[in-house]
Amino acid sequence: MKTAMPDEEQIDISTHYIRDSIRDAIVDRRLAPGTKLSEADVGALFNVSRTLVRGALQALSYEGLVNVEKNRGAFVAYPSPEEARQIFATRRMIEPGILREAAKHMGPSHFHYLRQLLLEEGRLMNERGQTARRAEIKASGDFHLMLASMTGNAVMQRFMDELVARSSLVIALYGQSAISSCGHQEHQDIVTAIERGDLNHACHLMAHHIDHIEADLYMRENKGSDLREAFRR
Amino acid sequence: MKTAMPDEEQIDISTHYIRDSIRDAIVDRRLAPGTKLSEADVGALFNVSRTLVRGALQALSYEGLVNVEKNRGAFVAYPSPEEARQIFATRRMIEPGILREAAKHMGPSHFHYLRQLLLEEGRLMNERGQTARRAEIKASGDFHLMLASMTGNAVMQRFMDELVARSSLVIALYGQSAISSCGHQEHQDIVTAIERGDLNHACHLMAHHIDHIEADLYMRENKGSDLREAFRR
DNA sequence: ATTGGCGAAATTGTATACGATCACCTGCTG
DNA sequence: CAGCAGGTGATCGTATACAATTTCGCCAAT
Repeated sequence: MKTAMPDEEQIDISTHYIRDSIRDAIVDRRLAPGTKLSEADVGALFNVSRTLVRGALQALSYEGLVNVEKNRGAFVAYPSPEEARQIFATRRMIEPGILREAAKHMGPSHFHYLRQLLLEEGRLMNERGQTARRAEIKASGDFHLMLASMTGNAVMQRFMDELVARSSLVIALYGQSAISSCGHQEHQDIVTAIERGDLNHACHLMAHHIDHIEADLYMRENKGSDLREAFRR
Repeated sequence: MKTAMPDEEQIDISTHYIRDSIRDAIVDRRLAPGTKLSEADVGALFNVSRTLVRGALQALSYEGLVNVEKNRGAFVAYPSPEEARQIFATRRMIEPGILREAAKHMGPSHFHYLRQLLLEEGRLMNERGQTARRAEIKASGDFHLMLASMTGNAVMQRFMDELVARSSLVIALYGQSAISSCGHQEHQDIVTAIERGDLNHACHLMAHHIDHIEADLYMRENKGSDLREAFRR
């Protein structure tokens, strides 16, 4: 008779699992931008061959979270200021559209859920410690992802997943940590505006909200270090 | 002495080359939706090992042009009507934003280039033959891609690349070929509106243009056939 | 005639092997 | 002592080998 329940922790070790683990580590800032992700090292960490690791790293490179340089290896992405600007510019271009589309599908239960999310976000904001700080940043991104998911559009949701993840990298690099959480009130205002049915105002608030996130970054150039970066391509 | 110029056609056979070749074949409709892409077959075609083919197929699956099913293989994507709707809904959400952003960066030379593109498009429209038809469809997509590129935003451009490629798949599946080219005049109107500086009107036209493309599709359900599809997941 | 089961063949999943390229260190030379 | 040549080790790129899974054909049973 086969045991349906494995006796030991039998995680589905696969390309997907490795990819998700590394992605989580990156957006949680446990892996700093620029960190080298050696295929052998990662493989040893997960007890798999380089084959699977390569698959995971290639996937992450599609998402823009990892750069693979030919014959040199994979590194946690180190977005340039220009790249960062493009990421936020893209968000400004699409998030108003998301907001309008999401509003079409929102009922009372959705508003309740959003309020719940904001409550949690506020709670984290008032806590101390790095763990709380990480959780708060994640919650802040989750607000935008939640709106995207409410469009019921999987294609768009994947775009937003990527944008939010990369934004988190940018904030990790250029964020002035103290100020980064000032967006909480803006999230609430946006929800209120949607609830009132004033979509134009909501879009306006959203655009400014993204502006504020970007404005709170200090985009210094490549911290002078990576000489190779400067002359790449 | 080493010959800098290889005597025979020495193409850079690599994952990228294979990926691009297959993508071209898909968007050019030389590969029908649902076609199985066996790793061994593709490898034999390009004279490379399955390793590289797998990389290419994984990349294409990330772009949504190929579905890889575990232990079964990779297939040219066969977008469901629902998926098709999401793709066009996404385009409606972002293309107005692209248009506004592109307009900020456009000078006389850009308008000249766009007009050139439209001229070519019109020329193809009046030709006969499947080759011309393919070229026309490609040119029609290029118009949207050109606008995206004029934003100077590589992140957004990649999103549009994906959306246009997937749209081409959808049109291949559900398009009523005779009518598909009616969008040409609309492209011209959009350019004219931008040139006049009437962005609101241009956005309006763009939204309706995408509506028209979608309306010209006949989205029948999975052509009744693929039982497996119905219960996948 | 249709269904179910078994085994062979084909196909994918993963690991390993080997060649190619790059980074680094050493030692020579000016 | 600086700078460059060449070797050496580490890391990546690709092919191949083997394991796991699915598919398909065949035949018996209902």
